Amino acid sequence: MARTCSDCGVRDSALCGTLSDEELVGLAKLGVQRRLVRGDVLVRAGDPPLACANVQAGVMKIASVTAAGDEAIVGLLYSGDFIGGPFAAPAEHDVTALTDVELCMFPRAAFEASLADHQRMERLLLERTMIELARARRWLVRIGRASARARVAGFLGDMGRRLAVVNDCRRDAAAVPAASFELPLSRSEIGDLLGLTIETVSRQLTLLRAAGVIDLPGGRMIVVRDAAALAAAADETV
Amino acid sequence: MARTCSDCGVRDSALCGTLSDEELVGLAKLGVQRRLVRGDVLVRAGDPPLACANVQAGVMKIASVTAAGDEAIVGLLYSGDFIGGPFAAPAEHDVTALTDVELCMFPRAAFEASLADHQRMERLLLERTMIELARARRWLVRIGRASARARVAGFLGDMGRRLAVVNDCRRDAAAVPAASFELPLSRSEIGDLLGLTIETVSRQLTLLRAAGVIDLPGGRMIVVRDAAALAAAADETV
DNA sequence: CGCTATCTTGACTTTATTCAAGGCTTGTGG
DNA sequence: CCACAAGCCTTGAATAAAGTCAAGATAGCG
Repeated sequence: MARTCSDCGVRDSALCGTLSDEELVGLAKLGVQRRLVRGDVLVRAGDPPLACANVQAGVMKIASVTAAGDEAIVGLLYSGDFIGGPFAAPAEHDVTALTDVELCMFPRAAFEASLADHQRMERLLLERTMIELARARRWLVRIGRASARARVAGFLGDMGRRLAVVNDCRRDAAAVPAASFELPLSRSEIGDLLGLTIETVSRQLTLLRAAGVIDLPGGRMIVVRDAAALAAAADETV
Repeated sequence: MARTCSDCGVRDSALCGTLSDEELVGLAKLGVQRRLVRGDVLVRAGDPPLACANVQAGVMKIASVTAAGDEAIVGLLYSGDFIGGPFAAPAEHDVTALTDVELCMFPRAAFEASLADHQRMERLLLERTMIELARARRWLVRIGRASARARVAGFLGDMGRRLAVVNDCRRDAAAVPAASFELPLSRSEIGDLLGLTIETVSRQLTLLRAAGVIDLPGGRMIVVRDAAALAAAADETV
């Protein structure tokens, strides 16, 4: 049922869903496999654009350094997500592995030729980009208006949902967040993502634990004890 | 030199740049002209997706209502920008006219057929979506990490740049912001856009005036007296 | 001319940051 | 195996920033 592209790991519902078998084979030939370990930088701001790459496993961060010298994370990439694209101008952000990552990289020339040949692939890329835009806008609302507690709670909810379906390409679709998971980010990185300091992140996690909403068994593990309360906390204004 | 699509107003460098004359004619036939006045709502969150529309003149806001009941503006649309697209799920945001607006609307069926026929049009839409994504991410950095003063200063700079080239489709390209312009947003809307209260926006504008950076001759007019200082203020952390 | 909207300003409160110290892990070398 | 160091995380107290509440000022508009 769910076909998987054996060479590049792209799953049926992600990229392959709207491509025929022969197109799949063509795409697979284009892809070059690559592995990263946590901390590896795939793209650095200002780099000439890489054509396109697909995250098959792991989590990456999209970040830039602000004028003040600290890092602002503007997005996360999970398995199935794309980096770059046909027209990307020189990169505006660093793209760095948060966990060990597996990638399928498409060289520019071959990728562009493939887009020209297979209109459905371009259509798919457009769809993905629009999804990414929608995510960025949802994030914007959270960052712009929510309290520290709501940001942290919302982040935990999102991460739980994403990690629960990390091997399922229909992302954003899981109804119930994973009961427990390990954060791929340090407190400092969570702060950079949420626009908060490391101390505030830590305090809010402690408060959520005190309220019985989550448990922090140690390390970067998160146990969601009360998903409804977590969701409610994410919607609070104050 | 710069061709303009007479029926829908789309300019050479915006949409028409990569389309042939015959494609242009086809696109023009698809478009239906429409006018809005300030406050008109084109799309309401939850609406079935409209196929696609192109803003020809004026400014619109993309906004949603938060759980707390106040409005969060996640983006602005200037002339040349697109609303909707081939796969848009039911709308997540309201799209409302901030000024009087002229639109070129493409009905779904015809628009999709046109995309299928003209691959370059789809390419262009992808490009636009990626630009929009980049804008959203830049915004994210500003909202997430910047002080109230930096947000307001950055907003004024952006708006000046956009309004300076409002009739030039190569947006984001102007080197020098307009020396003076009229804000298409109320203080309250600026607050919703920047994630600040109306009082804080007002205070920061007053402070920028006191510092000789801008002038506020009345109404919603903004005069930029010291563009360099404005840009510097936008980069401040504190 | 007065009404209503919007905008500005002031005093006070809440929130998150900053600065500072201490605790918990993890990994390394004795 | 233990001691120690380094990094990451937590907690507390003081500070700064933006929000809230409240009162006036200004500007449009009938």
